[in-house]
Amino acid sequence: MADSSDIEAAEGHARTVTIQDVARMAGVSTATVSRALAMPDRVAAATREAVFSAIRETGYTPNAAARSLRAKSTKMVLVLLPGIGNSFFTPVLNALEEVFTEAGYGVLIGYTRQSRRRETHYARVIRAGQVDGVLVVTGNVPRDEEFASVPDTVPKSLMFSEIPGNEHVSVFDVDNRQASAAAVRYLISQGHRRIAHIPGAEGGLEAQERLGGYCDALVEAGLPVDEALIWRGATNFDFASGDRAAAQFFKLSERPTAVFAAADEIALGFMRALKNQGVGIPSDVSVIGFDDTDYAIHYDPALTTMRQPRTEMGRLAAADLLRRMAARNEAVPTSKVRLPCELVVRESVRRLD
Amino acid sequence: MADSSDIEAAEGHARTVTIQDVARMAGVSTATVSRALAMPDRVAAATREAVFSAIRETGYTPNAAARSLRAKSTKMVLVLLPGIGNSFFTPVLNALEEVFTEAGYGVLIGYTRQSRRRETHYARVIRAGQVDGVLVVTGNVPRDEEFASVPDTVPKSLMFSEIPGNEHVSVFDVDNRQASAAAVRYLISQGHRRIAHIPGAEGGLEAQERLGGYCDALVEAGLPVDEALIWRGATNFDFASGDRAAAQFFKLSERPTAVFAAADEIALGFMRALKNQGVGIPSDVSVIGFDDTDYAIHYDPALTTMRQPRTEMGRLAAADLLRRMAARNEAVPTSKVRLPCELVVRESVRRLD
DNA sequence: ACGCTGGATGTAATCGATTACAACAATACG
DNA sequence: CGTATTGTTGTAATCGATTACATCCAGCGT
Repeated sequence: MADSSDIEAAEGHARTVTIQDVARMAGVSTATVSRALAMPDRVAAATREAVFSAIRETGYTPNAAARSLRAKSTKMVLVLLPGIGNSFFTPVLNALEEVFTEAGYGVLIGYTRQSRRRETHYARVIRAGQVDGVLVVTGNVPRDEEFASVPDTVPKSLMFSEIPGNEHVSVFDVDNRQASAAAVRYLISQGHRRIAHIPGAEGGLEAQERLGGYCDALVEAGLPVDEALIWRGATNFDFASGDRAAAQFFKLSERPTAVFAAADEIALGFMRALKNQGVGIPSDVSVIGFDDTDYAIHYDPALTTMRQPRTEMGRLAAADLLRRMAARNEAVPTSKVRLPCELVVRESVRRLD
Repeated sequence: MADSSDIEAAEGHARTVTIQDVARMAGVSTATVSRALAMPDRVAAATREAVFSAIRETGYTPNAAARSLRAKSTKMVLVLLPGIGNSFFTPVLNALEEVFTEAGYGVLIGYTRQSRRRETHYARVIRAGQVDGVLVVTGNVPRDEEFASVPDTVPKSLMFSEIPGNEHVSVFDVDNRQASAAAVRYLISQGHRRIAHIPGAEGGLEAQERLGGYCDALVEAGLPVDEALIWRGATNFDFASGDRAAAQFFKLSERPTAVFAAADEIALGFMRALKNQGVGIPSDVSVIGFDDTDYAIHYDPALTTMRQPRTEMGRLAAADLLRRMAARNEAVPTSKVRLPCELVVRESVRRLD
């Protein structure tokens, strides 16, 4: 041990140790070293020991690039995120990293930031064979064109969104429309009749679906859909959008008794703005959110919200991608999984009598 | 265009296109194709056009593994994070991704989760030459042993923490002790004399330093350091730790008028627990946090806190690592940068008269 | 004793790019 | 007109692993 490091030091500039070095030291061919590592039961016990001992002595680690080149597999996945500062994705990334690392895959992250250049960049990363699979975790699906330029041989999955009619990608999402309707139905069940909605960013599919669910529930209960109660203008699922919505709230002569926000952060921003003006929550206005991010439970009042099973979705999506990456050429069918949301009742909704 | 895709389709299973294919189609050698890409001005204009046209036609993208193998550089960096659900690191990761991607580097993330196995795993990733540089973004520095097994030829940086006496890594942090003292001094300046502290997780260096700063400020003002006012037991920089601290608060007969929490999330958890019991903030108890995470400003009351310049630190650390990765062999000196924190006064601290 | 079988190992091709060096043509210059 | 120079391109070695195929040898059956 001590000697070997001395030798290394004495030799001057430390070259990284290759399989050749190990083979030489163990007195075998490189093929044997490779086999000792990959299929230990196919080399004689004595040889195996010699090889392992040489590996230990040199601190050899197989070069990833060489391995990838030959094996045509990098053991890496690309996770694409929108990249806004939003904490919604933290548990998702956590779950993904957990499952992928456990399976020996590395996680390359990419924030698209709704920028065309960045999408092109990551499309190139995929085409360069730098990853074995791709997981798109975003509402803003990369434009078809770019997505199409990457070969279908690379397994792709989508989370929290849907690309209509693409059979080559797995999809893991929730029924946003249904879940939103359920949230609004809950408000109605608590006696609310005048219910407002703060949609998410205009372009997003989720935002549209949640708005749709809001309308569904109203119509179903025989309540009017009033455009004055739909406070558009959100640029994102963020605090600022909730803040802007509050401005619209205060302009109203006839105020709603309850508000359904398309995301927790919007709800929090909205609540904060109302409280600042002395409006009590839920005493004066009830608020319900969507997502159940980590802050929902710690706010004051704790936010009643529709939970998306983010961690579970992450785990499932990762497992599915692993399965499809493992099956090299054979066509493994993609999955379309829609998980249930769950209403989490806390303190921000008051029952009207 | 249309024809080429038809041909591909007709040829059956689409093999990924290599430099050989491009060379053949353009009627040149692979060397010329490579040159046309890497140094366009060293090939004749006509040839260059032929090559580019062939590249466009085939949709060729150079294989990353082959390039890495030959060039001994992967254009990737490993970012190690503790991996607790904490949102503190979101803007840091954002800044890192931004700078690295802009420079053509990919970001591989690794959550150490304080697990020995994972640290070993990522040490192997580095030794396998899978990344050109490493950025450790965590208070819990990987154990020396593992860190030492990776060659010093791979540039390494540390953020938010320090490894005493390691000249081979760059360090980007803040003076936790000084900043904490400043925070407590502010409380004193507002008339507080009985000030409690909620430290972070026992093991962490930051937690120790912040506790040290707290003591410094007290001593300096001639105030006693009372162990009953140091509410240990935090397991992390999280809500739950603040919640547990609240239990200790309520057990006290003589309560403090102000509390310095070692992190915003701890402060938020603490405030929430107090408010639940009808204790007003800041009317009954003042609270000051540390970090200035995104939620500090949106909480009610908005949290007065000591801001760490997370985004700036991320940018600087990334830029430094890029610089050192660019200088292949030459020994570029490492940086030791200590950025200033800034007191952000909001609503959670009351002036005592 | 001979050939056969199968286990263990070595030889060398291969993955796809980069690049040192060689080869060659065209031009410039004496 | 011959030679030096410059510019352009091709040939082939190289990066470090994996793996198909060849080889060798021991043990076995007849």
